[in-house]
Amino acid sequence: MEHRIDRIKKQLHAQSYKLTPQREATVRVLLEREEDHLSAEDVYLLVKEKAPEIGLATVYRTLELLSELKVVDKINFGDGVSRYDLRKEGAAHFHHHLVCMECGSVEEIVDDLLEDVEKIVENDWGFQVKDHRLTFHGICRDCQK
Amino acid sequence: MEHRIDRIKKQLHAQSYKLTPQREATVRVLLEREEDHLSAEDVYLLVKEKAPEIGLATVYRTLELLSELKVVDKINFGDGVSRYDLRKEGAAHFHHHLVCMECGSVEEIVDDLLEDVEKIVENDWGFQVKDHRLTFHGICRDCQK
DNA sequence: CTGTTATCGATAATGATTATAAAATAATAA
DNA sequence: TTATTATTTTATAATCATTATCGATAACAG
Ligand SMILES: [Mn+2]
Ligand SMILES: [Mn+2]
Ligand SMILES: [Zn+2]
Ligand SMILES: [Zn+2]
Repeated sequence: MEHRIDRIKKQLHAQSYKLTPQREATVRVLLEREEDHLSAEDVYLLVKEKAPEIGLATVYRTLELLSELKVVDKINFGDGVSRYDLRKEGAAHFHHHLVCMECGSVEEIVDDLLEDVEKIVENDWGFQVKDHRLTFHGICRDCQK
Repeated sequence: MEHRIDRIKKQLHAQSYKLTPQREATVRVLLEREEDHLSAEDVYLLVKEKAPEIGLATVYRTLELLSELKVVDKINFGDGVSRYDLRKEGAAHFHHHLVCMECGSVEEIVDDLLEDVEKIVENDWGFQVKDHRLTFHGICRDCQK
């Protein structure tokens, strides 16, 4: 945990941003809830428990900043809100999601799986792939009974 | 064109909805601009040229209805608005997108490409895939110079 | 025709996100 | 240290996409 916070601190400093107490509290929440997919409001409420004086706008600004630094990815599952997802430690590409249409659960796939597909896209479409977003919609193991 | 409108009309009737003049005008706009990825506002302005009396709420309601019927897919490229994308004639799965980070252009890939990946997801994760959303972010052919 | 239901258009309400302005904090210079 | 400047924060207002409401109108059934 402290290790990852240190790395994020360095990433901020590299762009001459500071790791303020508010920013650190926000990052800690994201690390503690790494498996989840929190909205800005979710993050705000959780950060408030550690740092009750924080404002919602600061959380939005911090999440935006972390997005720019590629510390988090901003994603959208089609409900009205953006969600913020920590990049896996050292991952080159964004991970994938399995969204259950029955119970709404979201599972993560860290394996790349798209290497072959990306080669096809680069060769046949001449498109230079930098990143991807892949979500499967279907029925999770539990909901299949 | 008329053929596809007929098919959509039948899909509506199958759920006992009617193809009102407003709905037809909206569908015509979507068919005429099939390559594009129009927002509700975009659709509204275009429909207004054919049927100036239409209201914005009706366009939203119609797009929502067409989403339910799987005639269009509602997608989100991360700018603040939802966009509506006609399903390809007879396509089982949603098509993919190549978004250029340089010029913002959006290219479509109709080929499935994910058959192998979906097999892996079904076998290794026990997740029954019903549909997918795949977007590549990168540099398009033109912007590579 | 007459009552019922579906749909529409105008507009108000909602809710997420962003912009603004004043205060607080941190960095820097004298 | 003290003054000055730049950055960040908080509270709050503004924005903007989308949804809800409601009275009017059209389609429909009996
Ligand atoms: Mn995730
Ligand atoms: Mn498309
Ligand atoms: Zn499930
Ligand atoms: Zn381009």
